Amino acid sequence: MDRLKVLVVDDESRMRKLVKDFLSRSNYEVIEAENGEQAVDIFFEQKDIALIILDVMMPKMDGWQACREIRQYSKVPIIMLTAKSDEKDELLGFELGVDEYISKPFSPKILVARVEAIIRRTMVKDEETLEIGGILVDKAAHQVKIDGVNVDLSVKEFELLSYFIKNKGVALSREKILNNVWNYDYFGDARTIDTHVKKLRSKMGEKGDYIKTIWGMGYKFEVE
Amino acid sequence: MDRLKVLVVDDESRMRKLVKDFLSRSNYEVIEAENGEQAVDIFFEQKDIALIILDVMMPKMDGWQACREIRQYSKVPIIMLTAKSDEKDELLGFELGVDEYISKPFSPKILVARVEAIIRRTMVKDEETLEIGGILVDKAAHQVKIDGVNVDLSVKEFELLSYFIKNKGVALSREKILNNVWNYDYFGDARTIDTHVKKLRSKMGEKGDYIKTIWGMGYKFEVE
DNA sequence: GAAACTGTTCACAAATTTTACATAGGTATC
DNA sequence: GATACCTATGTAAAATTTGTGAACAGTTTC
Repeated sequence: MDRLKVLVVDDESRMRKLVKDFLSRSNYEVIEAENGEQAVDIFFEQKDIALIILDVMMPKMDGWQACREIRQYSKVPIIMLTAKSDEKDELLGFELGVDEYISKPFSPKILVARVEAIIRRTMVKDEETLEIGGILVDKAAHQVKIDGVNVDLSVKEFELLSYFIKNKGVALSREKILNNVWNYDYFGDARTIDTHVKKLRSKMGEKGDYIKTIWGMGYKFEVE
Repeated sequence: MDRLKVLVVDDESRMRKLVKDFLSRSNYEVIEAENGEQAVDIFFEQKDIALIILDVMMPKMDGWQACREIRQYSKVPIIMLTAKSDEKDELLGFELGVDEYISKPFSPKILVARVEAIIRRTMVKDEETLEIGGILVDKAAHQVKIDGVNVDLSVKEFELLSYFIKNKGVALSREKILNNVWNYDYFGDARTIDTHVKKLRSKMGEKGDYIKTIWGMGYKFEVE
């Protein structure tokens, strides 16, 4: 896999360099920003930033505001650097959806450890690879394994299965499926889904039963 | 709105008191239990507990087991208090459907902040799952559980039950039911409802009695 | 250019749900 | 307790939805 990108935001270049050194050594790609405004801009330009380390005190736009703006559109993990461990700050942070606090001064090793822990935690949820009930969906490789055996799926089948698994346990109407797996302006017949479901089920063998029909409503993926 | 009820479960009364003090100040009504067994009993008696704070280590029935038993019947948010942040515990918790972890010792303020955050979060979803008297209607999954057991309902049955529960305690005329569960331009016989009620009652077993007939008027859903 | 593969649509059988109806059983009113 | 209504229930028809195989056009592969 490619190196993961971490956005480090601090107005002190010395601090950025310190963090960058340690993270680079752990094989992260570090991108720097020197204030909140720049951070927000970069974040939305890059689109594949895995984690943000955000200083609270900064000119132009402080860490809280930057966090607020990013949280409106993204669930990217955010680590806040606070000058001292202030309970009030921490409480504010919870509301804003901060994942972790580290108070200055900190040990770079601990910073790296926490970054790794968070990345590990979120990677699982990140649906780069989905796994459930012996079904492994590797989005990067565009490949599906069932009980360790490769199963060849077409693009549509792959996307449909991914969508099912991402929404496991949720009843999905055909309309909803069309809007998400097909394009929003798709013009065709909703029954097309049935055909793809049929193929998926047959290719998935006995695990095909995980795709359940909800009569009069749509489909649902559920392991059991 | 009434004050929301929080059930605090811990064998140390000192700990319960601490939590209670802070939550009361934030306008929650706190109910105490000193072990898992008591917690489960109280939870099912009260029926309108908004959140549970559950200690892991307790006599009689530990937090995990209590969580397991409650989860069979309810999706009430659960916060676990763990002695130390143990990753293994946390993974077990995820499977059981724990919403949040707080490791002892903790700051009471942070506890309150997390409680508020979870309440806020679940309030939004709250319209998607209805729960009453051991009947759990999960609109997202389009699924009904009675006493923890799945009950298969057809779409109409599902909608009818949802409508009943949403209007629990209210007498509903057949006309009103038709207008809400069926389309406004429905042309058929109002007696159709009787048939669906019949099926619902039979599928719901003894809880079918919650659907009461109001002679000459219609039906009413009421738990008792 | 033939063969193989994809994504779609269609038609029809199969499955399931919804509705109608007939009859039996209850309930209120006088 | 007789009467008029209203509701419960079983049966079966009607309507709707889904599963499936086949066909078709567009692409890619060899």
